[in-house]
Amino acid sequence: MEYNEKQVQIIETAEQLFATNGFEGTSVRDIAQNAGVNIAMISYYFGSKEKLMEAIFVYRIGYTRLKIESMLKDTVLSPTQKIEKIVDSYIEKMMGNQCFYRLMAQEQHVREMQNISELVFQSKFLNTEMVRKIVQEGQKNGEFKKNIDVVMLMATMIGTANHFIMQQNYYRRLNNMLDMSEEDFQKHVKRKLGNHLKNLFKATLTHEA
Amino acid sequence: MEYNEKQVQIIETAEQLFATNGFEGTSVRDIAQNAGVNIAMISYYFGSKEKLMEAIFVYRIGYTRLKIESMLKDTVLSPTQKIEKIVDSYIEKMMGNQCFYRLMAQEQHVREMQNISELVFQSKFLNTEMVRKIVQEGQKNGEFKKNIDVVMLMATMIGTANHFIMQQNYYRRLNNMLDMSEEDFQKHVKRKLGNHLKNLFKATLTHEA
Amino acid sequence: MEYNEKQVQIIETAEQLFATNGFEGTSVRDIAQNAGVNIAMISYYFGSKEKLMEAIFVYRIGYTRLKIESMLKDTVLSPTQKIEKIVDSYIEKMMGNQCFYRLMAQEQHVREMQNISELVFQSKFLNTEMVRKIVQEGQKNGEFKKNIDVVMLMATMIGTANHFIMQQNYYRRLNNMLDMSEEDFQKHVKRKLGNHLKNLFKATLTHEA
Amino acid sequence: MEYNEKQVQIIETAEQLFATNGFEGTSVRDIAQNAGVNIAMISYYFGSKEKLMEAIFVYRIGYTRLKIESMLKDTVLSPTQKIEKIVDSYIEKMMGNQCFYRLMAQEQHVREMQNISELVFQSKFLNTEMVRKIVQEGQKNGEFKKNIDVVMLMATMIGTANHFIMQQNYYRRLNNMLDMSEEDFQKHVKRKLGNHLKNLFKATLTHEA
DNA sequence: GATGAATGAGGATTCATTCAT
DNA sequence: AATGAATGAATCCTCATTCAT
Repeated sequence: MEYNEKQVQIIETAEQLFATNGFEGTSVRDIAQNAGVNIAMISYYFGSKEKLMEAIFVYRIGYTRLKIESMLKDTVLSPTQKIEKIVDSYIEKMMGNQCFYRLMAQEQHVREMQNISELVFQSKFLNTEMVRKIVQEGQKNGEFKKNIDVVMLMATMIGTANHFIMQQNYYRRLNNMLDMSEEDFQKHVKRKLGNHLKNLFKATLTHEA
Repeated sequence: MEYNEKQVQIIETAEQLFATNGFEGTSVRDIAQNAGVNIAMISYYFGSKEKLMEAIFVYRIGYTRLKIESMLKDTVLSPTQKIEKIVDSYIEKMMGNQCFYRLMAQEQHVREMQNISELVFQSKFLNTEMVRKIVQEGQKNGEFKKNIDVVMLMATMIGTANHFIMQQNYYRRLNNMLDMSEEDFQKHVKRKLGNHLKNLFKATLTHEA
Repeated sequence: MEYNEKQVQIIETAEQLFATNGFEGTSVRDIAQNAGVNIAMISYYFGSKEKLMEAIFVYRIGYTRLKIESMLKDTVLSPTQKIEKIVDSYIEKMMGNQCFYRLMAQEQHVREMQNISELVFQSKFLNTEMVRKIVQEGQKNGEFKKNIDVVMLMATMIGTANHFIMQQNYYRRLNNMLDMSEEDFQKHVKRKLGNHLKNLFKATLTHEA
Repeated sequence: MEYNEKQVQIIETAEQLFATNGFEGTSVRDIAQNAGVNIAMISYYFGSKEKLMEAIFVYRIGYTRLKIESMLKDTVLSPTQKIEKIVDSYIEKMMGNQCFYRLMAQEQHVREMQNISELVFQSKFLNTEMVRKIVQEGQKNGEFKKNIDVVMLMATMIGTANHFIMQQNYYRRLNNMLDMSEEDFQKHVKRKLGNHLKNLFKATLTHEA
């Protein structure tokens, strides 16, 4: 679970290439070359290409949970504010790890990697439960309406954000933003996505259908 | 654009295998074997594995547009009803072509296939414009509020639905539905997804934030 | 069980190389190169290096049994003559297939290949039983003494012959035959081995210990 | 020629693995792991995998000669008894070093190792000469007949014993001894082999053909 | 004296494609 | 029109060995 400098180098290179070209579309040669290491080193450090994939997930999922959890304890925020924070947090995390989220979206490998599959399931489950508590809190104090399907809500947050990221090039082209700097575009997307999801959630959480 | 029986057989087999194992994770041998045709026939009919992928997209995208367009002309429906119909229509189509939608979600190949890329872009653009018109119609007659971001709305519909489909196994497990028959589960998903998206859209389209 | 020209070419090349350098000591590259075929053709025809090894055994063992069996039916020969014929026959066969017999002597692979293991076992069993019948015949008519251990007798015939073949270079050197032509040496060995085994068997079969 | 504790450990582990899986079928990793030493230690101590193989031969052949030689000087024994002692001695030695004898049977390596080749040649030569002297002694005192081919006699002893050892599993199966304990089976083999060879030799040494 | 890290070379196999038929 | 035979290129991985420490 602790990786040395070279291992991290390999992991991050692989993450990017897997995200771009797919797992099978990326050869260990590519990874080694891009990471500036010997080909044999990948097997040496990770055992196999598959194990390397697993290592990416361990590396990325390992330390993400705590951040959100700490927020729940912050009693100063209202449920609505908490939801907004979660949205921002998710978008922030996803934008900062686009490659990894692209990887997660290639669900075939998650499905095939038993170890990872469980890790992801647990992670999803915990996140959902966390949001469920916030929603219940909001329902108690009257901020939120009854009959809220948390699982679907999560699917909307994650699905919308993922989909948007996946088709960002389409979006750039559609809005004549092809020449915008990557940095500016990222900011734009964060604001756009954030506002949309917050509005969406506020509307659906507070208003009776 | 017109494929003979064997070509269709190959296309549909490839679609399923590509969806399940990825493009590079599927060999032409696999496809040939599953389709019950000679290996050389794939190159013979489609030129190459890549061209076969393109053929899948041509085959699937080709005749989907008309259906939705015909709906817009139906003036009996209110904007809200039209939106609901679009949601149902999208879900129905996606559920009936899960393999293909899984393929679309592996955006790397769409990105790499110039021909397809354009096809998909056009398709998305037209769909978005269609929804935009409905929204404007609803804004005119007061059913919908102002300040509606149609692009984000589309991202939410497509993203939520896709994401839900992608993680249906996770959903089954989470809700103790692992033993439910595929048919029942599909019905359940359609209703669940449909209701969620309709409520979501209604809330966000009609209520001021 | 029927191999085409190229397959036979590969099989015989592999047989020789395996015999000379061992199974693991021989690369498919070597085989392909020596057989004058493409490297991929070996996997293409035989599936794998291991399967090729099996093919060698199937190829060689397949049609050897009949020859000896036909001899048993020949009632003109006395048991002693039959034994002598078997000795000659074995030596002849072994000398003509030294590579294969060298392969058989590398018992690790026979042990590891289930299919072959059984084939070899059956072959050995049948040969032993055949000799057993001849011995019993000889015991009945008084030519041979009682208390003959056929299994050990077989071990002596096979073991002596094999061992002699294996160390033929040692023998050449010991007897100043390094310059003798291969052909002459083969003849010499056949006579030498034949006489030795026949004398050995005659002595042990006819004289009480 | 003198090996420290760790070297002996490596040698004996390698001997066993080489015997079981062949030289090329055994990796230095396997040896290091089984011997419980660092991988680099093998190159460090022996220079290379090949040199390690040589070391095994040096280690085993080095101190075997003396034992038999001392026997020749014992004038109390008759030639027949001496031959019998040699048979027992050989079987005993071989049974106690089955791995090594298996190695010797893989003659390709002996052939390839110049140093070892010579060592083995000398060893064989000396043993043969020793037996020749005993035979001559027996011929002088009338115990043995004339016209005895000592080289072939040696081939029979070594070949029969080796072959029997090599196919002990076949023998176990043939005689329903698959469940017999290793210890019991070893005893059985020693007696069986010993009696057979002694009878064989007695018959062939004493009776005119 | 001993070893963990690292690597170039080579291992077997699979791949998509071609071509003669 | 359709295909069995064949192949060059590329796949992942393991190998024995080296070297700095």
